[in-house]
Amino acid sequence: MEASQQGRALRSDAERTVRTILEAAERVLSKNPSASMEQIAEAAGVARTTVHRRFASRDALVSAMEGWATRQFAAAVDSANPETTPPLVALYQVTASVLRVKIDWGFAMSRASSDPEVARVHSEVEDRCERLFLKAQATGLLRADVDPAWARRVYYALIHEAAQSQGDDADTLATLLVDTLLRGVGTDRGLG
Amino acid sequence: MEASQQGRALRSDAERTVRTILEAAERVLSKNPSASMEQIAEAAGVARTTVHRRFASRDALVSAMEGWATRQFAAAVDSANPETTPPLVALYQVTASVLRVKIDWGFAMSRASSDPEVARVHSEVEDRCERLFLKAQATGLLRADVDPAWARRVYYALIHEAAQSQGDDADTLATLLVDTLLRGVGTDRGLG
DNA sequence: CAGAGTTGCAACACTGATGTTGCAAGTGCT
DNA sequence: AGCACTTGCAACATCAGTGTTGCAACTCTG
Repeated sequence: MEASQQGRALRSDAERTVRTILEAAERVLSKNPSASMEQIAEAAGVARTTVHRRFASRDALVSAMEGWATRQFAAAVDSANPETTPPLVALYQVTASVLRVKIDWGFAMSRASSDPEVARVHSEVEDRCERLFLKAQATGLLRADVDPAWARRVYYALIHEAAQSQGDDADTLATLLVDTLLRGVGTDRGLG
Repeated sequence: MEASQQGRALRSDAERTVRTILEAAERVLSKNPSASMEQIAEAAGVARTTVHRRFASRDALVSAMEGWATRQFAAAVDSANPETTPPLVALYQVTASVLRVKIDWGFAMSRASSDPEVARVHSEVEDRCERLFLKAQATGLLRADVDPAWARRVYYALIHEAAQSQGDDADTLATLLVDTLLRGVGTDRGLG
């Protein structure tokens, strides 16, 4: 084999390999959830055996992706301080933060994990989001005649859609998203 | 084997089997896109070999699902006459009609088919939808400052989300969906 | 009742993906 | 240079899913 492709040994290098594989796996699996380990390895620029050395099984790899993405996810929500700012501000901040993560880790984030810790974090975020929407309705940001559960589903759907965008930065998308969520895309003057 | 499980022969029966398999496949694959033929057969209440007799391969089965769903889809859009009614009416009618199909054929409908005929129908519907949104903007139903492409993406996302609902009928969902699309979920009075 | 048609079941071959191992070779640290 | 570590590669075993076939059994029609 050639020198340039050979191992550079030691821990920091191994960690870099792990990250490279995780990122490649996200890229490949988001396009094709049933892609093979071979395809993932190829995308990461390593041999398939290297992937298996780092992750005992396919499940272990996916679990690691979920774990990594979930930590980023939780950190993103935390950084937005949704409990201590006005609902509109919180909504915007959470949206922008989450989008930054979801754009890069869409596959890993939108999986019902079997890992209890990951599931716990997800349902925790779910709860915080629910509380945010209830508060938003109580303060009059959300219409009183709208089911907050539906509003939340719409919000998730918009996040998912916005995260598919290429080229726009998270802040631009968050602005557009929150505007669309709250005002819709129609005028107020009824029938066209 | 027992009598009650045995074949009842003849053509109308064979057709019923095909339909049963298609419906079971949709049910199973919408929950797990990589489910096996065995699982599909079990859900349909037939032996795996029977599925293989009716559909030469897994691809053939999925293609048949796409074909069936696409025909329903095209018929649904046609029945709504989106070109000959005011945009708001068209939007509502199309939404209700499409939801009726998408609730039952969500998996088969949201796949980029390799069958050129299916792909053609899909892009045709896409075009009609695009024209509808442009018209909606021209007539003032959509705000002038909203990118119609974004509005359409939001619309698709809402359709997808609404189609996941259980228990509500298509008309109720269409009303809710169009209302949310045009007005959003917020009040007009800004910060809460 | 006879024949056509369909099904379930068991058995088989084939394929692609998964996971493992041994070995040679390269890199960085000491 | 020697050591620790990691990688690529080739080879292998295993397994699950796919697709095929032969056969017996059943039902419906005529």
